[in-house]
Amino acid sequence: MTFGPILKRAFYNRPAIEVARGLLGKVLVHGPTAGIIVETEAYLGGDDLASHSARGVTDRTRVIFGPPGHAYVYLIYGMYECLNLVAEPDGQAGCVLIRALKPVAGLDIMRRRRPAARKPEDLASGPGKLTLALAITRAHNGADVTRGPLVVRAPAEPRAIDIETTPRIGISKCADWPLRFLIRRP
DNA sequence: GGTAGGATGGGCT
DNA sequence: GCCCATCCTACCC
Repeated sequence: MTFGPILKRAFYNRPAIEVARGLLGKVLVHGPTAGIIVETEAYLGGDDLASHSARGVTDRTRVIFGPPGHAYVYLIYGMYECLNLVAEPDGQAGCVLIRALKPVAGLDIMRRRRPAARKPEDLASGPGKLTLALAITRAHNGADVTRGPLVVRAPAEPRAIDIETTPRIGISKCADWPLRFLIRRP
């Protein structure tokens, strides 16, 4: 399976909302597995209390304040890992949670990693599911996603995309902020 | 079709 | 000690 060029750092060096919308339709690639990004959420700096960066720089959140184009991976509910891509210039907080993929390569490998998935579209249809399907772990925290093995590429055939905007999922603070983005009728 | 409850551990008060 | 940017199973329509 062949895709377009790897997204450069300048792509990520912008407001998190722009990066979250721009990532839709791009391809997340890890080794033989890949999926089209179909759902994202923006987590902002400043007064976004839902963001892990809201309480400042800690061991966990340092990467969110660092240079753009890196992975922020954290453990949630003691069992699952979630992948974010860091946005905004170096020194400013902001990242994008990758919430769902449409699998396009390495489906057989993903099935072995996700035995609970009944259908192909369930292999990576959630933030914890996609990290399992693509074998992304906390070992990737801080990894540069502008150079492999974990990268984001342009699609082989770029297409026009219709974006739907909704509030973010599964949070209590700033629950009404419209920062979740999906490809409508993918 | 739908949802209630449990698993499970790190981060922070 | 409490709070999670979740997922799966069991059970109930």
